[in-house]
Amino acid sequence: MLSTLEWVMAAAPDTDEPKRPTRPTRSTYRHGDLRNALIKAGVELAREGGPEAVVLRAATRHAGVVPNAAYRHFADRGALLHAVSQAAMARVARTMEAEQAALPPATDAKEAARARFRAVGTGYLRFAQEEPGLFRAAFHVPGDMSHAADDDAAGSGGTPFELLGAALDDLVETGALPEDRRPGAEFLAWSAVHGLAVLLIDGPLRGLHPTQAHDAGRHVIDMIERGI
Amino acid sequence: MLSTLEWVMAAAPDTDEPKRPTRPTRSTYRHGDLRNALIKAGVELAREGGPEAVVLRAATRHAGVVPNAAYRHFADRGALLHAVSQAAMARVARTMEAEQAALPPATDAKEAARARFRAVGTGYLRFAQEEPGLFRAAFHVPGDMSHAADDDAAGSGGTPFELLGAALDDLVETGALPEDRRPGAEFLAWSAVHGLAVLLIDGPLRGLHPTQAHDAGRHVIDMIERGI
DNA sequence: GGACCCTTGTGTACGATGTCCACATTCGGG
DNA sequence: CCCGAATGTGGACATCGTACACAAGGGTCC
Repeated sequence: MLSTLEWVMAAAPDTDEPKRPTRPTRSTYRHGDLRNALIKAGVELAREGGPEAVVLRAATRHAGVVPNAAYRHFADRGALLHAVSQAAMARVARTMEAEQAALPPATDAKEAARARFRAVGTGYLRFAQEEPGLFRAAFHVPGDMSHAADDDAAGSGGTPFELLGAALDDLVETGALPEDRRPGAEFLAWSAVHGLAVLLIDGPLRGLHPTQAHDAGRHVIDMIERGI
Repeated sequence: MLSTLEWVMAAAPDTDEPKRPTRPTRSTYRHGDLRNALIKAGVELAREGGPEAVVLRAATRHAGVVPNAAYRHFADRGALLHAVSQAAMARVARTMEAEQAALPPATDAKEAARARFRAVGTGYLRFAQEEPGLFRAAFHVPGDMSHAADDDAAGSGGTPFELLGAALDDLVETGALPEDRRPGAEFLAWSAVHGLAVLLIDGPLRGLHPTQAHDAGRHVIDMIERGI
């Protein structure tokens, strides 16, 4: 009906109408990189509002596209949310790596391994507090499990799980952790740290002062080192 | 328009129409106990499908009532979900108490306190596995926090938190736990157990065989006892 | 015992959302 | 250059939460 040019003009009227939800500004009929744009929008939605806030129509609105366009790239809302999850998970991993990278150089190898191990937990907890919405989205699991457990989200270096495993291996190699305690240790550590994260985000420890939260993290990691 | 009797008859037509969503059977205009009926329906919905499955209209349908009737008893869907949460939390507490009650009589007081402490965690984990939907609903927190942290859900004896605290106090009294380790210990224990529960319900440990899950629970509780 | 009013349930309606279907536009290869 | 596959649009539908006005019933005070 409308030529491309006319269509673009119609989509950007100069009359100051009261309704201008988002910028439907796009010069080409094809978007070019809609899939990533939708994920990006989804991540932004998840950042402020958690997984339930990643609404298909809102994401397409942000991308300046009609709702159905999303279905060319995602089977359904769940698939989009899953992609957002993976992106969030990657950010968790990156935060953990950053925490390790910021560590002061250590003299003792055993002490260094220990510090790297603690940084894994600290980074995890820091991300949970700084980006609670993304954190919840990262570990969100759909009710029908249609997108569950089929793939992992890799950061620059690896998944959070792999980072934790590597840190534990380091502990064993430097003798900071007896070998017979190694099997299954990631689940012990993960349980404790993740549990605290949930407590801090929306459990009874919600709204704790950041300093106190950091202390709580220290205590939990102390417990892990002692009890692992 | 219709007398009460006529209305009741109209609500239960003998023509076998294809659409009969649920039984709108009710003999009185007033329901009598709608609030509790809605909570009950909500709990049932949450049991199979978690918090997001507790849908206002579905609950009213179960209760044989028009959707808006719910608003005479709950401010909004969030309020209903909150009530369901409290009910679910109470069930958690009852499961924990049942686990403690099923404990074999112990000879040593210190050993008894330890067993009671472990039962707290075991009951918690058992509930999470047997009723994952309700468990998720119990710890669900609304995005806008409008119903957050204002009241506690009491079971027959107390909230899960109180039960945990009591168990820890017992440990101190019997000398199984040094007094200086007591402050904040509930958060350490809660973190670890809750984290494992989440792992088991919808984390990477999802779908673990119940036996293995029980073992994992044992290991986490071991870690807590060692590291607390 | 009857008039009043507060509580509780009904009817109707609106906007938002996820998703289905048919159609339009564009791009990349033969 | 033309045609099919990929991508975006338009329109429609069921479902959901919720607001507003109205009806029915129960309790209370005269």
